[in-house]
Amino acid sequence: MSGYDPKAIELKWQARWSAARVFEVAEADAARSRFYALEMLPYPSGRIHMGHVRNYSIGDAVARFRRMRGEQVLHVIGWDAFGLPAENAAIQNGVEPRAWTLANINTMRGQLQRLGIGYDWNREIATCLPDYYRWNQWLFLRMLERGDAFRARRLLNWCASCGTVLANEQVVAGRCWRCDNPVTRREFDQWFLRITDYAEEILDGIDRLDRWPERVRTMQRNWIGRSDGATVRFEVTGGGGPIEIFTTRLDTIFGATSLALAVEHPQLLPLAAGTPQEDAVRAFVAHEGGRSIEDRFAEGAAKLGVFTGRHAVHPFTGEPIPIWAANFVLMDVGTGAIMSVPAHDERDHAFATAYGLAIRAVVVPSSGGAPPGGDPFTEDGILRGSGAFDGLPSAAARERLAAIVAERGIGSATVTYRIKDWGISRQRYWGTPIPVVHCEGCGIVPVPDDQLPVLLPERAPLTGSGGSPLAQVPEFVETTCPRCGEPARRETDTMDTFVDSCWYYFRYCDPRNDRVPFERSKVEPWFPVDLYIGGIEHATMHLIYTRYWTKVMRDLGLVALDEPVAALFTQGMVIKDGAKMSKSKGNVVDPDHMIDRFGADSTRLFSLFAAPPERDLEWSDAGIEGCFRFLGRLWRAFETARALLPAPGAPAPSDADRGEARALRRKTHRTIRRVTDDLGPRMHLNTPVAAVMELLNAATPLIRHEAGAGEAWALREAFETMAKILAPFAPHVAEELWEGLGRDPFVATAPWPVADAAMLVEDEVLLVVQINGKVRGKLTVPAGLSEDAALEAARGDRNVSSHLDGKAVLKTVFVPDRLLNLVVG
RNA sequence: GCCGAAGUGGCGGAAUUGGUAGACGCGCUAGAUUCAGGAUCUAGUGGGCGCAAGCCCGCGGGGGUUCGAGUCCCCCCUUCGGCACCA
Repeated sequence: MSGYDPKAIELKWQARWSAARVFEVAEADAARSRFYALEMLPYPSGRIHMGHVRNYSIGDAVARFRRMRGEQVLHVIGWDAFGLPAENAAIQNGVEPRAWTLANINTMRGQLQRLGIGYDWNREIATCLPDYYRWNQWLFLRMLERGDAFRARRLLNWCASCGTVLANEQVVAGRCWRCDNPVTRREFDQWFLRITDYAEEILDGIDRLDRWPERVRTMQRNWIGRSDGATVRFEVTGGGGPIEIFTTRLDTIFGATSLALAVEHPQLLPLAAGTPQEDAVRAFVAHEGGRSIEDRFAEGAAKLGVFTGRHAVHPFTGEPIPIWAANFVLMDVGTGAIMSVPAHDERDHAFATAYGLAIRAVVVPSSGGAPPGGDPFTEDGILRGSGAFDGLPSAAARERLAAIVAERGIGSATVTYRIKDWGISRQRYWGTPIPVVHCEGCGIVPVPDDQLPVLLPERAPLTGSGGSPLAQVPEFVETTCPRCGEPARRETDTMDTFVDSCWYYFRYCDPRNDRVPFERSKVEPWFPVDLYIGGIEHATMHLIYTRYWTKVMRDLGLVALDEPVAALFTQGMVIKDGAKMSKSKGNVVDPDHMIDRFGADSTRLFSLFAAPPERDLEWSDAGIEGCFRFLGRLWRAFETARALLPAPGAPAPSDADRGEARALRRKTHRTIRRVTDDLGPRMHLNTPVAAVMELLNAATPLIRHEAGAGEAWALREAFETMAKILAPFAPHVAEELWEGLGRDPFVATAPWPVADAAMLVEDEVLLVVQINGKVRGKLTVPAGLSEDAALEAARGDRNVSSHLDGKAVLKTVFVPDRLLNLVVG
């Protein structure tokens, strides 16, 4: 060993780990405790960024720790390799998506290997390979058989810029999640997955995900958006009804003075037909329907409407009430139609005021106060003006009314969800072909299993517009019907890439299976995932889809588990100068540059040390230098100490238990305990790094020529401990130290150190003396001192006694070996 | 509006159960070494007062519980995030 040269040692140990297959797992070992450490698989965009470094450093630290604790650890990486950027690259640079993607994977794999992340590379997968996506197709066909997958014409989100439809999850504030362009609504024939069938189970399951962040659980609850209410059907005078509305305030139904339908409501135009209002309604629909979602539903957007020329019959009063079309009624909420109760809803109130509709108050505050004039009263209260229901509190009235409505056969108590069925059709090339055939005679025919995979053609014309590129590839489109043998057309849409990531980590357990997606027996030893690490941005999309997918696979008999992930960890972002790193802001730090300058160990160490892993991390060049300096300090200290150290495994000399040697040994064992706790469920990865620094600081003064045999022994123990507890964080330096200590490779598989209980017991402790809760003295006393003796020692302290002078001690609080508080009058 | 997370030195952040607030690192100051720069080593570093011993103030603000509160309870403020014309 000479000066600390990260480049040399990192390459050396990476090669040795690989040759010795340190991170490979052949089969799950039933005799051992197992740990599945999983990081969200990356999209192969080109190069890894600091967010990846942080993600994988966290995962590798935990995986390496678990491995050293004797557990069998599954730690794998793969590539979320389908997606739009590959097509954009093709359009812009003329590179084939496949070639572009595979080249990126090669680059990024090399970068991960340079970082020394301990993956089992034999299990690596890429979702764009037929080996993988054929099982997307196979699973889709099983879902089709069960009715989980279905085709329907629905109003969907359309991104003109990406030239494709988007799932609701992919629309953020009315804009495309990827390109930020305004999204519009259009009707399409699409493939859907019936996630709403599982909405209740997905929602209930959140309660049991007690090792998931509260933040994510809340986001998922909000996303699913359960709403308890009732549907009621209103008859229409002169026919054309009934119109079904949804409300959560059935108690206010006597205050309903009109109905309002969404612009897209299928009954709207038929109702208006033939009335004097028909033209006005048509114009309104045309105008509102053409506006973008962002525009139409912006905060403070005007509530516009038009009378349809028709009336509904109020089911309780029998009075006719006008039916309107209104732009603030959303087609995909409830039934797309509401009863308008201006006295008890702010939106209805604004609408009624604008158009001169009747306002009838039917709920008064239960406090007995007068109903407030002017503003609508939107809280629960006591019914009045509601016939037989007067005097009932709102909650009771809702129950009663729901029962009566059900009895009369005009409605029922109903639960609706904000979450919608997952539209998975994409008009893109670079994705999994949906394995069905459209036949003139037979309709939609699934591709038989033995004809899978439906291969993506080598190339397709990519222009970025004009619908599905696959439709332009005759040799793909033209086929024969698997059922009748007549000429037929293949489905030309591909699957949303979120399908790919729903089950990839099941495939890691059985990555080369060519018979089924995975063997149940290979998956079950590893599931549920012990720790899943990734960004918060996947809280609603990926993490809801994969929970859903798991439940479907369970119901298909593929697995026997309800939830795939036991513990979720959401890491913070890596930011620079207060903003997320991005090319446009020019604040990107390239991991490769950091590895060149400081080495992989310093880069990893800093990404763990600089902030708790769940919080945002502000990148700091000075900070990573500090980590590099620490490793240099450790290196030099060890080089100096080496000559002093006893042989590996030498028995402790008697004076290893005295004086400074004993103090260092105590520090060593306290450090072991602390780091072991932190790396466990606490997931504190920044404090163990600090603990190793402290241990080095404590050991350094003992490194001197006149060190005695006991001190030298304690030094060996300290350095062996540092090598081991640093192994999850800075694995290359740790191996080099371990080798320098004369130990057999590898520290990566060496047993994790165990704190010696005897070494954790202090014989001298610092006793804090307080007077009236304020610290007035700190005494070093023998451990286990009695209260009386502590009191006596405290009185002997000059400062303490000066504060006690002439005052009576009213009360004494004594915490053995810690604190003595004297309350004086 | 509803829901959630978080507020600690100049900075990133420590503080297992209520018991020494500020570990560790960065930065800064002084010194050593060096031709110089850099690197390294040593010491110091929350604010105020004091020659010193020491005292006072300090974890977003205000109350409370307690011998004792960063930690528990109540109210408020700020920041960030999710949902939101959701019927």
